[in-house]
Amino acid sequence: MGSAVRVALNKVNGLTQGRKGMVENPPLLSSSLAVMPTSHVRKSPVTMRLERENLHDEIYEKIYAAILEHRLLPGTKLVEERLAEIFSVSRARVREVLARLAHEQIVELIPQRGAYVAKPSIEQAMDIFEARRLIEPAVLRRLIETLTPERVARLRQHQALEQDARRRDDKRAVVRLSGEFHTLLAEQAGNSALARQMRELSTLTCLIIVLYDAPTASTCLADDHSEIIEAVAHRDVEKAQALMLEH
Amino acid sequence: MGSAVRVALNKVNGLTQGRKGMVENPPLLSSSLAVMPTSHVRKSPVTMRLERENLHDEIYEKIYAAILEHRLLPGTKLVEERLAEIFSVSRARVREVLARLAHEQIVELIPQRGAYVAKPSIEQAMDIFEARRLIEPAVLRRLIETLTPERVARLRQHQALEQDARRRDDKRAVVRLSGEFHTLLAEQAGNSALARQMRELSTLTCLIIVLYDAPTASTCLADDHSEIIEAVAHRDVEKAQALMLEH
DNA sequence: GTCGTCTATAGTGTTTACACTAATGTCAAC
DNA sequence: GTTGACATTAGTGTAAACACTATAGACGAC
Repeated sequence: MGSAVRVALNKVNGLTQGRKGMVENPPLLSSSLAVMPTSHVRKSPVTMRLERENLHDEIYEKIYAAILEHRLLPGTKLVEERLAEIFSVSRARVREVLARLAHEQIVELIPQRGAYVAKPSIEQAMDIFEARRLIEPAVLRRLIETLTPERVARLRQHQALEQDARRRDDKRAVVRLSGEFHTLLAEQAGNSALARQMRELSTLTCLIIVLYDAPTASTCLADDHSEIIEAVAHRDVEKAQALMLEH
Repeated sequence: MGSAVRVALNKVNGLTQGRKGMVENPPLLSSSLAVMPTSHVRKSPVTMRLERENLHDEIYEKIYAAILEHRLLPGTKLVEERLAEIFSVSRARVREVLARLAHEQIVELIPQRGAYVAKPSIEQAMDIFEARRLIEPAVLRRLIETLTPERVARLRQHQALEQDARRRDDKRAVVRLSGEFHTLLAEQAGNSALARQMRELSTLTCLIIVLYDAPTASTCLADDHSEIIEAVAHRDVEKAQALMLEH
């Protein structure tokens, strides 16, 4: 189990192995963590601070992406010590990140038992979809009302990434990017409160997909997103909302 | 500033003074924190665990209520050491609670600077109200669809508390209860995802009220809530939604 | 052979101490 | 009298150590 976590996370760093006993330093991580023994390249305090700040986010993003891409499946136990070792940080840091993920309901934190990747119940799943049906049309309406060429470009850019991943048949990237598309829509709509909520909802949707939709392996179709973008670009609120609701 | 925090929080415990140097033990807290020197009343491990669990929540609830009741105003600095001292717990505990509040956007966590009660910008305020206008009617619809006598009773019970506070002219309780009413509506509607979001939104609304509405001191009118409850009880979706939107 | 109990180990929860940053107040120079 | 630099102090961030809990494996009884 622990090694499963390690393997899943290491893949992010481009590493292939993950034996427990080995003292490995994932290159991406160690480079940003190195203490610089007698640093010739002196860094300004501001740079240091930013690095430190980014460190939390980096750990968070890695685990977040791993869950979104279904490399860490619902129910997987996330052992603090393991993660601390993998990222070469103290457990306290890991705990903070796990608390954040728990608050976003991506992981479940069971007292005295540890952190597990969340397994939303069917009831929760229904609630989440209902909330999405409510919020997403409103997001689209607002997005079209406040549309700018830059925003359309941003959406198309993301769509390009997604289609590229699809061409490469990189299913994991497709799942993640597909989920992020919905988050991006909300962000571009310019309402921070709704964007926050959509982010959480679309993340949870990724978990739900792997839990209850695994056999059909039905991620959103590429065309769906493209069509929605086009409808938005043509300021066709009705069509965009209709497309989204089918989705 | 620090003593302001102390005073604000102590009022919760029914204490009136709050000088810095004094070593005070808020009775409510100390009783639940006491280590039981040579306890005759031996407690089961389960009881112990529940107490420990509740401790986090207790600190959280105290600070949360203090902010909702406007005893801690937006911008107030929340010093970890002070809070740790007040609640007789370690800073680590306080940090966890602050992190949780920060994630709910009730406090702002500035790196190397500390935690401050959040000051939502006008843009954020607009976003929050827009999100509420979107979600609350849906909540009402769902609530009416799944209405049970118990739920109506639960709403009326809360309304009684609110009107009681109003009679006592306890403005702080009114503000809090008034906000909680909207959270309760969402909870009773039975969609956990929407309830979560409404909780966050109505909490932030409390902050916004004190920031931008302070002069008019306009909390929701008691009648508004009563009328909404009645409309809900009569399963009148249109009327309930209309009342809520005015609100 | 199976079930229950005991023990060892892995893992979590918490505290304490230390390092580092930011803010405040003081003093001197202009 | 005002402004700027310096020292002091308050406060945050981090790590390491310790105490407690749960889990899994071994052993013995039935």
